[in-house]
Amino acid sequence: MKIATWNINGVKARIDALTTWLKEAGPDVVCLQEIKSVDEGFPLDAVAAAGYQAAVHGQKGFNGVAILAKRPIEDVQRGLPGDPEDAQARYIEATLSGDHGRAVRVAGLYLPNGNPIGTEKFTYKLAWMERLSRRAKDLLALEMPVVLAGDFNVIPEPKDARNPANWASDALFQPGSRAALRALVAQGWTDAVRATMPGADVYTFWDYQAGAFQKNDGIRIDHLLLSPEAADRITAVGIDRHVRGWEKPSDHVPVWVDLEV
DNA sequence: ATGGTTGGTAGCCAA
Repeated sequence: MKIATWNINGVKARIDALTTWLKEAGPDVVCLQEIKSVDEGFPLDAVAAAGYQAAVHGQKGFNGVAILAKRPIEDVQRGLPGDPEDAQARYIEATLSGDHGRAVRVAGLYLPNGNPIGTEKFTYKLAWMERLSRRAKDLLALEMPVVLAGDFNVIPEPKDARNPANWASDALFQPGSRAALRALVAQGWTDAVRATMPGADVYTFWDYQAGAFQKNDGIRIDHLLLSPEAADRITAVGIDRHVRGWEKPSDHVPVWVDLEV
């Protein structure tokens, strides 16, 4: 089962790129972030024409997540538990079945950016990460293949940025953000990309500004965290970097893992 | 160099 995550930065602006990539890559499951659309505005017809069903958790103007899949999307949960006051659409969970009939629980998440630091936005980011850790612990206890897939908005280590010094005062690279991600991973999750691509210059995001992609001035912030039951079944991991060079690209590219399930 | 670019929306805000 090929499971991908992609922050598409607006589903309406990216519908051509999305359908082109779906046909090219043929993932079984896709977690989308920043759809920037209400549920009713999601292009279900275009996605269906490409062979995918969709479960959408949208919001007007900002945020918004969705799960696309070739097979039925079951037991959908919208929203991250732990704060009934939180109205931001950043989390969706569902169960998918693989070719061999094994169920995989997939969480698609869009972790808060948190900039600028020193404001309530950064406080919200850390609180959201605490809630994610609590949910992740419950998911591990299921002792089944689970994938946490999304834009985590955290640069784990200096080698995950071409120019780490440029991110020193950014919420994505704060010691508190990095420590919270380390604590989450230390519960027992496997960072699939880092585990299979241990070298430098492995990035998933390049800013639109200042020719960042041309200079390969990227960062690695889109992650796939696998439970032990999922990590044991990895057959391939990839980053579709070439998509960043397409016309009208998102600033993020698809990241995927293939599981034997 | 506090710039630069993009998307959603209709003012600027978020990234």
